[in-house]
Parts: sequence; C-alpha cells; structure tokens
Amino acid sequence: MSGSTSTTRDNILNVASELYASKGYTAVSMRDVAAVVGVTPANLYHHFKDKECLIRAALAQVFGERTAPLETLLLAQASPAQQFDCFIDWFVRLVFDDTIFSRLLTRELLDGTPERLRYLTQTVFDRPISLLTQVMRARPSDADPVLSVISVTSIILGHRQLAAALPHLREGKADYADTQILIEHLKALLCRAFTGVPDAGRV
Amino acid sequence: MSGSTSTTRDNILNVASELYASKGYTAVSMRDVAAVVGVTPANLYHHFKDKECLIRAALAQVFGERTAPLETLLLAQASPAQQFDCFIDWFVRLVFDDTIFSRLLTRELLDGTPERLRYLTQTVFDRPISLLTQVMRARPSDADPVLSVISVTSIILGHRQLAAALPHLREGKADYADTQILIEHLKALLCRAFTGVPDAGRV
DNA sequence: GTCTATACGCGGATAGAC
DNA sequence: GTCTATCCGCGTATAGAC
Repeated sequence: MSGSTSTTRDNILNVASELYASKGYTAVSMRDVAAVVGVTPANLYHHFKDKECLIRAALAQVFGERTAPLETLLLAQASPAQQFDCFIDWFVRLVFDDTIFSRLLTRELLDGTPERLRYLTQTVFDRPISLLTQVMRARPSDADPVLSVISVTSIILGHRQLAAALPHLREGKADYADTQILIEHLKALLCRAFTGVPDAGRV
Repeated sequence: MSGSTSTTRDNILNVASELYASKGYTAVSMRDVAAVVGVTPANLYHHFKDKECLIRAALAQVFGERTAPLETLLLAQASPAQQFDCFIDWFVRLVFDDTIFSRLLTRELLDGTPERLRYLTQTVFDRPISLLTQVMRARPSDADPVLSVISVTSIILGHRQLAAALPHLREGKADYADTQILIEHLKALLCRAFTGVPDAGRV
C-alpha cells in the first residue's frame, strides 16, 4: 500500500490464493506454496508468522480487491432498477469468471471461523446488501426487502455451486454453462418475482 | 441391508460422515475416525481398504439414505403445483435441518472428482430435477424449464450457504434463521417468478 | 475382527548462517 | 531476505499376533 512492498510477498499471496481456492487450506502445505513461488519454506515464515496468518492475508487480498469496484459501479447508476440489474451482471460475472474468488468464498462460508465470517460478511456482503435493500423497498413486492436481497445473492451463489453438477445431469443442455444466458434468465426471473410483471421498468 | 451387517462398520460410517461433514476430508485423519468410534486405526483398514474408500462409502450412505423418501413423496401429490410446493418444503428442510447432508453436498460440489460428481448428481439431483421439469412445463412461464428447476434448487442451496454469514450482517434480523419463514418466503417468491401471479393455483 | 507395533514420508515450525 | 539444516509430531498404510 505504501509503494515499497516486496514483490516476493505479493507472489506468495497470489500463489497461496490460487492453491487454497483450488484445493482447500488443509490440503495445501506451506511447502507447496513455497515450491510454486520458488522460495524455501523458511522464507514463507519470514513474510508470514504462520499458516493461519498467510490464509488471512490471502483472503483479505482477494475479497478486498474483487469487491472494491462495486461501490462506484452502483453509485453510477441512474435508477434503483438499473442498480439492481447492474448488481446481477456484476455479481454473476464475478462469481462465475473469478474461480479464485468464488471458491474461497464458498470455503469461508463452509469452514470459516466466526471471526473470519465476520470479516467476510463485512467485506463482501454488507455494502451490496445494504444498497440493494434500498432498491427493494422501492419495489411493489410485499416480501421482506432484506430477505429478498439475500434471495438474489443466494440464487447466484447457488447457480455457481450447482454448475459443477450440471455436466453430469441427464436433462442437461450445453448452454447452461453460458454466463450470458444465465444472466438473462435470472434478470427475467427476478424481475417477475419482485414485480409480478415481466420486463417492468426495463429498456 | 441384508440384516447381517456388522455394527462396527455402521458405526464407522456414521462417525466418518459426521466428521467429514464438519471438518472436511483432508482435515479428518483415519486416526480421528478410529478414536471416536473407539477402535484402532488398523481396524478401519480391515473394513475399508483406504481413506478414499471410506469417504465414498460414507457419501453413498448419506446421499442414498436422505434422498430415498422423495420419490414416494412426490408421486403421492395430486397435482404438479402440489409437487412443486412439496419439493420446496422437503428440500429446504433437508438442507437446513440435516447439516451432515448439506455440508457433504457442498464439499462434493466444491471438491468432488468428476467421478464422484457424477455419482452425486445421479443420486441427489437427477430424479428431482427430472420430475420437477415436468411440473415447470405445465406453468405459464416462458423460461427454460430445466433452467428454472436449477434456479429453484440453487436458491435453496444458496440460502443455506449464506446462512453462515447472516448472523454477522448489519441489516440482519433474527428470524432469518427460521426455516418456516424461509419456506413461505420462497414459495411466494417462486410462485410469482413462475406464474406472474402470487398464490396462483394454491389453497 | 480386533489388536500391537511399526515403517516412512509429510506437515508446521524454528535456529542460525549468509 | 533468503538460505540450509533440523526438530518433532501427525498422517496413511501394513505386518503379523491373538
């Protein structure tokens, strides 16, 4: 942040994020990380006190970096309806295109300690949910606004989670893997769910 | 199933399911399982060739056991609309009340090998999705029926996943943890999403 | 079926030289 | 900042007695 950060430290964080995301924390040893970075295990312990410390730093980097753009993106939208669509676009893409982010997110929701879950919630979920709740309040839906926003987030996360099973589904078609098709499907579905009218207030 | 199964084997499977669900496969050693069961590690290797073999057996037991009732349950419903409601009820309860099932499910979707994902899909998802797809085809929605069923499943799984973060949410209320409230919320939301009319065709 | 004993490599972590 | 060398407990898995 101050401009004089060691490159090795960043390399470690990037490698660690990727390995943790793909194999899980316990399955990835400090030796593994060191080997991929191209340094010795002892060197890792120079940069990070212990494994837990490395994990936290990797999570902070990934979650902080990836969610930073949203605030600006949402505030640039003219209307609540556009903010809503904008969020769906952004979150679907983030969660489907950035496997490091989405896999670390799932791992934290599954195995994170209460303390780490608190950090995760504040970094990833608090702002978006707070902003979108305002959007929901302006809708004709009589459902609980916060619960509705949670549903929107849930359906996107759920689709990402289920994507792993879709290729093995008997009924499945190939284009379920297409992010753009999913986005359109979700926008239409959620619009109906929260207004009762397809394409209400849309271009 | 044949009545002459060793009790120790079943104990091992039950203990393994629980430990794997709560901590993950790599974090649970054969020693751990043996210790909780109350036998020696060597004894585990008498019943299960290796760790992978124990994992598979535990998964097969949990997924097979928990999903068995659905077939009968759905076929006992009079109308497609009732099948739909029935599924939501059943799946939300399964996923929220049976943490062993839901956590193992998440772990498999996240880290399962293609082979294990194929097994999981056929055990847990294929039948329900196939049956519910028929229900969706009868609805006035113009959305892809299979994609819609995936959305229904996704929103439930997603809510389960997010539940871990809700207690740390600033906007959160206490009753988001109430399964019954969630069920009603989802039924209303999904009914609107797929018919455009709240409570259409409902009692 | 269940035990004791053990092989052997991997894991986190540290000391101290350069 | 990075290395070599090392400690020590844990992990999977096996051999062979009871």
